Amino acid sequence: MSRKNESTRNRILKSAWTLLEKGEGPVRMSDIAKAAKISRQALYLHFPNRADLLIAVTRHLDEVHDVEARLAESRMAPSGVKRLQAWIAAWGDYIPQIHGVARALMAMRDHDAEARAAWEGRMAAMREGCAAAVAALEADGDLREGLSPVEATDLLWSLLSVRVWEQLRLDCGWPQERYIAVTQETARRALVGG
Amino acid sequence: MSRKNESTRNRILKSAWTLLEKGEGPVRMSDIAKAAKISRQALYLHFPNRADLLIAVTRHLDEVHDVEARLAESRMAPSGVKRLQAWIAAWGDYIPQIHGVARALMAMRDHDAEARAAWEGRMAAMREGCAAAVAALEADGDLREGLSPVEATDLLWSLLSVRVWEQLRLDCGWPQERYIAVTQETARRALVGG
DNA sequence: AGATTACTTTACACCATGTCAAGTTGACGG
DNA sequence: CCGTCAACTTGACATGGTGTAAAGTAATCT
Repeated sequence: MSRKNESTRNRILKSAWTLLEKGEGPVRMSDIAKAAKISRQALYLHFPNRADLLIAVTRHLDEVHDVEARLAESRMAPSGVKRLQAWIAAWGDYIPQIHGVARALMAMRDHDAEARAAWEGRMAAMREGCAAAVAALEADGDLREGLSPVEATDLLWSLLSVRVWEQLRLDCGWPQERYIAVTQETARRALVGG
Repeated sequence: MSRKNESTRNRILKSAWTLLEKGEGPVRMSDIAKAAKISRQALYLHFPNRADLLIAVTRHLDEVHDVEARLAESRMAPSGVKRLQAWIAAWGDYIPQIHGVARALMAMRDHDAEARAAWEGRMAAMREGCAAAVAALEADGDLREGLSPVEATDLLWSLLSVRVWEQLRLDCGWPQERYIAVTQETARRALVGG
Protein backbone atom coordinates (compact mmCIF):
# COMPACT_ATOMS: atom_id res chain seq x y z
CA MET A 1 0.00 0.00 0.00
CA SER A 2 1.43 3.29 -1.10
CA ARG A 3 1.59 6.18 1.31
CA LYS A 4 0.27 8.49 -1.39
CA ASN A 5 -3.32 9.53 -1.47
CA GLU A 6 -5.30 6.55 -2.72
CA SER A 7 -8.27 8.57 -3.96
CA THR A 8 -6.05 10.73 -6.13
CA ARG A 9 -4.56 7.63 -7.65
CA ASN A 10 -8.00 6.28 -8.46
CA ARG A 11 -9.05 9.62 -9.89
CA ILE A 12 -6.02 9.51 -12.18
CA LEU A 13 -6.80 6.00 -13.35
CA LYS A 14 -10.44 6.83 -13.96
CA SER A 15 -9.61 10.05 -15.79
CA ALA A 16 -7.04 8.31 -17.95
CA TRP A 17 -9.49 5.55 -18.78
CA THR A 18 -12.23 8.03 -19.68
CA LEU A 19 -9.95 10.02 -21.95
CA LEU A 20 -8.55 6.93 -23.62
CA GLU A 21 -11.99 5.48 -24.21
CA LYS A 22 -13.23 8.67 -25.81
CA GLY A 23 -10.62 8.09 -28.47
CA GLU A 24 -10.29 11.74 -29.39
CA GLY A 25 -6.73 11.81 -30.59
CA PRO A 26 -3.61 11.04 -28.60
CA VAL A 27 -3.86 11.29 -24.82
CA ARG A 28 -0.89 13.10 -23.28
CA MET A 29 0.23 13.11 -19.69
CA SER A 30 -0.90 16.71 -19.42
CA ASP A 31 -4.38 15.75 -20.65
CA ILE A 32 -4.69 13.11 -17.96
CA ALA A 33 -3.43 15.52 -15.32
CA LYS A 34 -5.93 18.15 -16.35
CA ALA A 35 -8.78 15.63 -16.29
CA ALA A 36 -7.71 14.44 -12.84
CA LYS A 37 -7.41 18.06 -11.66
CA ILE A 38 -3.80 17.84 -10.58
CA SER A 39 -0.58 19.16 -12.02
CA ARG A 40 1.21 17.16 -14.69
CA GLN A 41 4.12 16.65 -12.32
CA ALA A 42 1.92 15.13 -9.66
CA LEU A 43 1.28 12.24 -12.03
CA TYR A 44 4.92 11.30 -11.63
CA LEU A 45 4.45 11.10 -7.87
CA HIS A 46 2.04 8.23 -8.50
CA PHE A 47 3.45 6.57 -11.61
CA PRO A 48 7.08 6.56 -12.74
CA ASN A 49 6.16 6.95 -16.41
CA ARG A 50 3.46 6.75 -19.01
CA ALA A 51 3.81 3.04 -19.61
CA ASP A 52 3.33 2.23 -15.94
CA LEU A 53 0.31 4.46 -15.78
CA LEU A 54 -1.32 2.72 -18.74
CA ILE A 55 -0.57 -0.68 -17.29
CA ALA A 56 -2.10 0.40 -14.00
CA VAL A 57 -5.20 1.45 -15.90
CA THR A 58 -5.59 -2.02 -17.38
CA ARG A 59 -5.18 -3.67 -13.97
CA HIS A 60 -7.68 -1.24 -12.57
CA LEU A 61 -10.14 -2.15 -15.30
CA ASP A 62 -9.70 -5.84 -14.60
CA GLU A 63 -10.67 -5.18 -10.99
CA VAL A 64 -13.59 -2.95 -11.78
CA HIS A 65 -15.05 -5.30 -14.36
CA ASP A 66 -14.22 -8.44 -12.41
CA VAL A 67 -12.61 -10.28 -15.27
CA GLU A 68 -12.15 -13.42 -13.25
CA ALA A 69 -15.88 -13.81 -12.79
CA ARG A 70 -16.49 -13.44 -16.52
CA LEU A 71 -13.96 -16.08 -17.34
CA ALA A 72 -15.24 -18.45 -14.68
CA GLU A 73 -18.57 -18.42 -16.47
CA SER A 74 -17.11 -19.66 -19.72
CA ARG A 75 -15.26 -22.41 -17.86
CA MET A 76 -18.55 -23.94 -16.75
CA ALA A 77 -19.85 -24.60 -20.24
CA PRO A 78 -21.05 -28.20 -20.70
CA SER A 79 -19.31 -28.91 -24.03
CA GLY A 80 -16.19 -27.79 -25.90
CA VAL A 81 -18.20 -26.00 -28.54
CA LYS A 82 -20.33 -24.24 -25.96
CA ARG A 83 -17.22 -23.27 -24.12
CA LEU A 84 -15.72 -21.82 -27.27
CA GLN A 85 -18.84 -19.74 -27.85
CA ALA A 86 -18.94 -18.57 -24.24
CA TRP A 87 -15.29 -17.62 -24.33
CA ILE A 88 -15.72 -15.60 -27.51
CA ALA A 89 -18.72 -13.81 -26.05
CA ALA A 90 -16.91 -13.07 -22.78
CA TRP A 91 -13.72 -11.76 -24.33
CA GLY A 92 -15.47 -10.09 -27.24
CA ASP A 93 -17.63 -8.10 -24.86
CA TYR A 94 -14.63 -7.12 -22.78
CA ILE A 95 -12.65 -5.69 -25.68
CA PRO A 96 -14.74 -2.53 -26.06
CA GLN A 97 -13.92 -1.60 -22.49
CA ILE A 98 -10.19 -2.02 -22.70
CA HIS A 99 -9.94 -0.81 -26.27
CA GLY A 100 -8.74 2.71 -25.49
CA VAL A 101 -5.93 1.58 -23.21
CA ALA A 102 -5.08 -1.24 -25.56
CA ARG A 103 -4.62 1.22 -28.41
CA ALA A 104 -2.36 3.43 -26.34
CA LEU A 105 -0.25 0.53 -25.13
CA MET A 106 0.05 -0.95 -28.60
CA ALA A 107 1.18 2.43 -29.93
CA MET A 108 3.97 2.52 -27.34
CA ARG A 109 5.12 -1.02 -28.05
CA ASP A 110 7.67 0.04 -30.63
CA HIS A 111 9.71 2.48 -28.55
CA ASP A 112 8.99 1.27 -25.06
CA ALA A 113 10.18 -2.15 -23.97
CA GLU A 114 8.18 -2.01 -20.76
CA ALA A 115 4.96 -1.23 -22.59
CA ARG A 116 5.62 -4.05 -24.99
CA ALA A 117 6.24 -6.52 -22.18
CA ALA A 118 3.10 -5.43 -20.40
CA TRP A 119 0.93 -5.78 -23.46
CA GLU A 120 2.43 -9.13 -24.37
CA GLY A 121 1.79 -10.31 -20.83
CA ARG A 122 -1.87 -9.42 -21.07
CA MET A 123 -2.20 -11.03 -24.46
CA ALA A 124 -0.52 -14.15 -23.13
CA ALA A 125 -3.16 -14.30 -20.41
CA MET A 126 -5.89 -13.94 -23.00
CA ARG A 127 -4.24 -16.66 -25.05
CA GLU A 128 -4.68 -19.06 -22.14
CA GLY A 129 -8.40 -18.62 -22.44
CA CYS A 130 -8.10 -19.59 -26.10
CA ALA A 131 -5.94 -22.58 -25.23
CA ALA A 132 -8.46 -23.74 -22.65
CA ALA A 133 -11.30 -23.51 -25.15
CA VAL A 134 -9.28 -25.45 -27.71
CA ALA A 135 -8.39 -28.06 -25.12
CA ALA A 136 -12.07 -28.50 -24.32
CA LEU A 137 -12.80 -28.96 -28.02
CA GLU A 138 -10.08 -31.55 -28.28
CA ALA A 139 -11.31 -33.41 -25.22
CA ASP A 140 -14.66 -33.78 -26.98
CA GLY A 141 -12.88 -34.98 -30.13
CA ASP A 142 -14.30 -31.96 -31.92
CA LEU A 143 -11.08 -30.31 -32.99
CA ARG A 144 -10.80 -30.14 -36.75
CA GLU A 145 -8.28 -32.51 -38.31
CA GLY A 146 -5.21 -30.95 -39.88
CA LEU A 147 -4.86 -28.40 -37.14
CA SER A 148 -2.72 -29.02 -34.06
CA PRO A 149 -4.00 -27.72 -30.71
CA VAL A 150 -1.26 -25.10 -30.69
CA GLU A 151 -2.13 -23.94 -34.18
CA ALA A 152 -5.81 -23.87 -33.31
CA THR A 153 -4.99 -21.73 -30.29
CA ASP A 154 -2.88 -19.38 -32.40
CA LEU A 155 -5.67 -19.06 -34.92
CA LEU A 156 -8.36 -18.37 -32.34
CA TRP A 157 -6.03 -15.95 -30.59
CA SER A 158 -5.55 -14.00 -33.81
CA LEU A 159 -9.24 -14.07 -34.66
CA LEU A 160 -10.00 -12.58 -31.25
CA SER A 161 -7.29 -9.95 -31.36
CA VAL A 162 -8.11 -6.36 -30.53
CA ARG A 163 -7.02 -5.34 -34.04
CA VAL A 164 -9.59 -7.55 -35.72
CA TRP A 165 -12.27 -6.23 -33.39
CA GLU A 166 -11.18 -2.68 -34.24
CA GLN A 167 -11.35 -3.36 -37.92
CA LEU A 168 -14.76 -5.01 -37.97
CA ARG A 169 -16.34 -2.86 -35.31
CA LEU A 170 -14.87 0.57 -36.12
CA ASP A 171 -13.58 0.48 -39.69
CA CYS A 172 -16.42 -1.66 -41.05
CA GLY A 173 -19.05 -0.35 -38.66
CA TRP A 174 -20.38 -3.70 -37.47
CA PRO A 175 -22.64 -3.66 -34.42
CA GLN A 176 -21.18 -5.40 -31.40
CA GLU A 177 -23.70 -8.29 -31.44
CA ARG A 178 -22.99 -8.93 -35.08
CA TYR A 179 -19.26 -9.00 -34.36
CA ILE A 180 -19.82 -11.58 -31.63
CA ALA A 181 -22.19 -13.71 -33.70
CA VAL A 182 -20.04 -13.79 -36.82
CA THR A 183 -16.86 -14.38 -34.84
CA GLN A 184 -18.48 -17.29 -33.04
CA GLU A 185 -19.64 -18.83 -36.29
CA THR A 186 -16.28 -18.21 -37.97
CA ALA A 187 -14.37 -19.77 -35.09
CA ARG A 188 -16.71 -22.78 -35.05
CA ARG A 189 -16.21 -23.36 -38.75
CA ALA A 190 -12.46 -22.78 -38.53
CA LEU A 191 -11.79 -24.99 -35.52
CA VAL A 192 -14.49 -27.60 -35.23
CA GLY A 193 -14.17 -30.69 -37.38
CA GLY A 194 -16.91 -32.61 -39.16
CA MET B 1 9.36 14.64 -63.23
CA SER B 2 11.27 16.33 -60.50
CA ARG B 3 14.43 18.23 -61.32
CA LYS B 4 16.21 16.65 -58.37
CA ASN B 5 18.64 13.84 -58.86
CA GLU B 6 16.58 10.75 -59.60
CA SER B 7 19.21 8.25 -58.48
CA THR B 8 19.48 9.88 -55.06
CA ARG B 9 15.74 9.62 -54.68
CA ASN B 10 15.83 5.93 -55.50
CA ARG B 11 18.72 5.40 -53.14
CA ILE B 12 16.67 7.01 -50.38
CA LEU B 13 13.68 4.81 -51.08
CA LYS B 14 15.75 1.69 -51.21
CA SER B 15 17.63 2.57 -48.02
CA ALA B 16 14.41 3.36 -46.21
CA TRP B 17 12.87 0.09 -47.34
CA THR B 18 15.91 -1.93 -46.27
CA LEU B 19 15.97 -0.34 -42.83
CA LEU B 20 12.25 -0.74 -42.33
CA GLU B 21 12.31 -4.35 -43.39
CA LYS B 22 15.11 -5.18 -40.99
CA GLY B 23 12.73 -4.22 -38.22
CA GLU B 24 15.46 -3.26 -35.78
CA GLY B 25 13.64 -0.69 -33.74
CA PRO B 26 12.20 2.61 -34.92
CA VAL B 27 13.62 4.05 -38.14
CA ARG B 28 14.35 7.77 -37.85
CA MET B 29 14.89 10.26 -40.63
CA SER B 30 18.56 10.45 -39.62
CA ASP B 31 18.88 6.65 -39.96
CA ILE B 32 17.52 6.76 -43.48
CA ALA B 33 19.79 9.66 -44.38
CA LYS B 34 22.83 7.83 -43.07
CA ALA B 35 21.93 4.69 -44.99
CA ALA B 36 21.44 6.71 -48.18
CA LYS B 37 24.70 8.55 -47.55
CA ILE B 38 23.28 12.02 -47.57
CA SER B 39 22.61 14.55 -44.86
CA ARG B 40 19.39 14.40 -42.91
CA GLN B 41 18.40 17.78 -44.35
CA ALA B 42 18.79 16.55 -47.91
CA LEU B 43 15.91 14.15 -47.29
CA TYR B 44 13.67 17.18 -47.05
CA LEU B 45 14.78 18.27 -50.50
CA HIS B 46 13.17 15.11 -51.86
CA PHE B 47 10.26 14.53 -49.49
CA PRO B 48 8.37 17.19 -47.52
CA ASN B 49 8.03 14.97 -44.45
CA ARG B 50 8.29 11.48 -43.06
CA ALA B 51 4.77 10.45 -44.01
CA ASP B 52 5.33 11.36 -47.67
CA LEU B 53 8.59 9.47 -47.69
CA LEU B 54 6.95 6.33 -46.34
CA ILE B 55 4.13 6.59 -48.82
CA ALA B 56 6.65 6.98 -51.62
CA VAL B 57 8.33 3.80 -50.40
CA THR B 58 5.08 1.85 -50.72
CA ARG B 59 4.48 3.16 -54.23
CA HIS B 60 8.04 2.29 -55.10
CA LEU B 61 7.52 -1.24 -53.81
CA ASP B 62 4.36 -1.63 -55.85
CA GLU B 63 6.36 -0.76 -58.95
CA VAL B 64 9.30 -2.97 -58.13
CA HIS B 65 7.14 -5.98 -57.32
CA ASP B 66 4.67 -5.36 -60.10
CA VAL B 67 1.59 -5.72 -57.96
CA GLU B 68 -0.76 -5.40 -60.90
CA ALA B 69 0.64 -8.54 -62.49
CA ARG B 70 0.18 -10.50 -59.28
CA LEU B 71 -3.42 -9.46 -59.00
CA ALA B 72 -4.16 -10.16 -62.64
CA GLU B 73 -3.20 -13.75 -62.01
CA SER B 74 -5.80 -14.25 -59.31
CA ARG B 75 -8.43 -12.66 -61.54
CA MET B 76 -8.04 -15.46 -64.07
CA ALA B 77 -9.02 -18.27 -61.71
CA PRO B 78 -11.73 -20.54 -63.15
CA SER B 79 -14.02 -20.66 -60.09
CA GLY B 80 -14.92 -18.46 -57.16
CA VAL B 81 -13.26 -20.76 -54.67
CA LYS B 82 -10.09 -20.99 -56.75
CA ARG B 83 -10.08 -17.27 -57.07
CA LEU B 84 -10.37 -16.87 -53.33
CA GLN B 85 -7.40 -19.17 -52.81
CA ALA B 86 -5.35 -17.39 -55.45
CA TRP B 87 -6.13 -14.02 -53.99
CA ILE B 88 -5.12 -15.12 -50.50
CA ALA B 89 -1.87 -16.55 -51.84
CA ALA B 90 -1.08 -13.41 -53.85
CA TRP B 91 -1.77 -10.94 -51.07
CA GLY B 92 -0.41 -13.17 -48.34
CA ASP B 93 2.90 -13.45 -50.16
CA TYR B 94 3.03 -9.71 -50.72
CA ILE B 95 2.59 -8.81 -47.05
CA PRO B 96 6.11 -9.84 -45.99
CA GLN B 97 7.57 -7.35 -48.42
CA ILE B 98 5.53 -4.37 -47.39
CA HIS B 99 5.44 -5.29 -43.74
CA GLY B 100 8.18 -2.90 -42.59
CA VAL B 101 6.64 0.12 -44.26
CA ALA B 102 3.20 -0.95 -43.20
CA ARG B 103 4.28 -1.03 -39.56
CA ALA B 104 5.80 2.42 -39.78
CA LEU B 105 2.75 3.91 -41.48
CA MET B 106 0.38 2.28 -39.02
CA ALA B 107 2.39 3.67 -36.13
CA MET B 108 2.00 7.18 -37.56
CA ARG B 109 -1.72 6.83 -38.13
CA ASP B 110 -2.67 8.23 -34.75
CA HIS B 111 -0.86 11.58 -34.95
CA ASP B 112 -0.56 12.08 -38.68
CA ALA B 113 -3.69 12.57 -40.75
CA GLU B 114 -1.78 12.24 -44.00
CA ALA B 115 -0.27 8.92 -42.98
CA ARG B 116 -3.67 7.66 -41.93
CA ALA B 117 -5.24 8.65 -45.22
CA ALA B 118 -2.44 7.01 -47.17
CA TRP B 119 -2.69 3.78 -45.26
CA GLU B 120 -6.46 3.70 -45.48
CA GLY B 121 -6.21 4.26 -49.21
CA ARG B 122 -3.94 1.29 -49.64
CA MET B 123 -6.14 -0.88 -47.46
CA ALA B 124 -9.18 0.20 -49.45
CA ALA B 125 -7.41 -0.99 -52.59
CA MET B 126 -6.67 -4.31 -50.95
CA ARG B 127 -10.28 -4.54 -49.87
CA GLU B 128 -11.34 -4.40 -53.50
CA GLY B 129 -9.46 -7.61 -54.09
CA CYS B 130 -11.44 -9.17 -51.26
CA ALA B 131 -14.69 -7.82 -52.67
CA ALA B 132 -13.88 -9.26 -56.08
CA ALA B 133 -13.17 -12.68 -54.63
CA VAL B 134 -16.41 -12.59 -52.66
CA ALA B 135 -18.33 -11.50 -55.77
CA ALA B 136 -16.87 -14.45 -57.65
CA LEU B 137 -17.99 -16.78 -54.88
CA GLU B 138 -21.46 -15.32 -54.96
CA ALA B 139 -21.66 -15.65 -58.72
CA ASP B 140 -21.04 -19.36 -58.30
CA GLY B 141 -23.69 -19.52 -55.60
CA ASP B 142 -21.01 -20.60 -53.17
CA LEU B 143 -21.28 -17.80 -50.66
CA ARG B 144 -22.29 -19.07 -47.26
CA GLU B 145 -25.84 -18.28 -46.20
CA GLY B 146 -26.28 -15.86 -43.34
CA LEU B 147 -23.48 -13.63 -44.55
CA SER B 148 -24.08 -10.70 -46.86
CA PRO B 149 -21.47 -10.00 -49.55
CA VAL B 150 -20.38 -6.87 -47.71
CA GLU B 151 -20.00 -8.76 -44.46
CA ALA B 152 -18.10 -11.52 -46.20
CA THR B 153 -15.77 -8.92 -47.69
CA ASP B 154 -15.26 -7.29 -44.29
CA LEU B 155 -14.48 -10.65 -42.75
CA LEU B 156 -12.02 -11.66 -45.43
CA TRP B 157 -10.44 -8.23 -45.29
CA SER B 158 -9.88 -8.60 -41.56
CA LEU B 159 -8.59 -12.14 -41.87
CA LEU B 160 -6.03 -10.93 -44.41
CA SER B 161 -4.98 -7.86 -42.44
CA VAL B 162 -1.31 -7.17 -41.89
CA ARG B 163 -1.89 -7.41 -38.13
CA VAL B 164 -3.16 -10.97 -38.33
CA TRP B 165 -0.21 -11.90 -40.53
CA GLU B 166 2.12 -10.28 -37.98
CA GLN B 167 0.58 -12.19 -35.15
CA LEU B 168 0.64 -15.62 -36.76
CA ARG B 169 3.91 -15.21 -38.58
CA LEU B 170 5.98 -13.28 -36.04
CA ASP B 171 4.34 -13.71 -32.63
CA CYS B 172 3.37 -17.35 -33.15
CA GLY B 173 6.29 -18.21 -35.41
CA TRP B 174 4.31 -19.83 -38.20
CA PRO B 175 6.18 -20.48 -41.44
CA GLN B 176 4.89 -18.46 -44.38
CA GLU B 177 3.50 -21.49 -46.25
CA ARG B 178 1.62 -22.59 -43.19
CA TYR B 179 0.16 -19.10 -42.81
CA ILE B 180 -1.05 -19.22 -46.40
CA ALA B 181 -2.43 -22.73 -46.17
CA VAL B 182 -4.31 -22.22 -42.90
CA THR B 183 -5.63 -18.84 -43.97
CA GLN B 184 -6.92 -20.33 -47.21
CA GLU B 185 -8.65 -23.13 -45.35
CA THR B 186 -10.04 -20.79 -42.72
CA ALA B 187 -11.40 -18.40 -45.35
CA ARG B 188 -12.94 -21.28 -47.27
CA ARG B 189 -14.69 -22.58 -44.19
CA ALA B 190 -15.76 -19.11 -43.11
CA LEU B 191 -17.09 -17.90 -46.45
CA VAL B 192 -18.12 -20.87 -48.56
CA GLY B 193 -21.52 -22.41 -47.88
CA GLY B 194 -22.42 -26.08 -47.91
C1' DA C 1 6.09 23.64 17.41
C1' DG C 2 7.98 20.49 14.26
C1' DA C 3 7.81 17.01 10.99
C1' DT C 4 5.61 14.66 7.30
C1' DT C 5 2.50 14.11 3.28
C1' DA C 6 0.65 15.46 -0.91
C1' DC C 7 0.71 18.30 -3.59
C1' DT C 8 2.15 23.06 -6.85
C1' DT C 9 5.15 25.95 -9.68
C1' DT C 10 8.98 26.82 -12.31
C1' DA C 11 12.77 25.39 -14.90
C1' DC C 12 15.22 22.45 -17.68
C1' DA C 13 17.34 18.24 -20.33
C1' DC C 14 16.27 15.10 -24.07
C1' DC C 15 14.87 13.56 -28.54
C1' DA C 16 12.79 13.41 -33.05
C1' DT C 17 10.65 16.17 -36.62
C1' DG C 18 10.77 19.89 -39.44
C1' DT C 19 12.47 24.87 -40.88
C1' DC C 20 15.85 28.36 -42.22
C1' DA C 21 19.89 30.40 -44.00
C1' DA C 22 24.49 30.41 -45.61
C1' DG C 23 27.90 27.88 -47.54
C1' DT C 24 30.34 24.27 -51.11
C1' DT C 25 30.99 21.60 -55.27
C1' DG C 26 30.67 20.21 -59.98
C1' DA C 27 28.76 20.60 -64.54
C1' DC C 28 27.32 23.21 -68.28
C1' DG C 29 26.61 27.32 -71.45
C1' DG C 30 28.37 31.43 -73.36
C1' DC D 1 37.50 31.23 -68.16
C1' DC D 2 33.66 32.99 -65.82
C1' DG D 3 29.07 32.87 -64.06
C1' DT D 4 25.17 30.36 -62.85
C1' DC D 5 22.41 26.83 -61.30
C1' DA D 6 21.23 22.34 -59.25
C1' DA D 7 22.22 19.25 -55.63
C1' DC D 8 23.93 18.92 -51.92
C1' DT D 9 26.29 20.13 -46.76
C1' DT D 10 26.67 22.40 -42.26
C1' DG D 11 24.96 24.52 -38.40
C1' DA D 12 21.41 26.75 -35.82
C1' DC D 13 16.95 26.77 -34.15
C1' DA D 14 11.65 26.12 -33.17
C1' DT D 15 8.28 22.73 -31.60
C1' DG D 16 6.00 19.20 -28.75
C1' DG D 17 5.91 15.55 -25.67
C1' DT D 18 8.29 12.91 -21.90
C1' DG D 19 10.69 12.82 -17.84
C1' DT D 20 13.80 15.07 -13.94
C1' DA D 21 14.94 18.38 -10.37
C1' DA D 22 14.28 21.65 -6.82
C1' DA D 23 11.99 24.89 -3.97
C1' DG D 24 7.65 26.30 -1.97
C1' DT D 25 2.92 25.62 0.31
C1' DA D 26 -0.99 23.94 2.90
C1' DA D 27 -3.02 20.51 5.72
C1' DT D 28 -2.45 16.88 9.05
C1' DC D 29 -0.34 14.12 12.74
C1' DT D 30 2.28 13.92 17.11
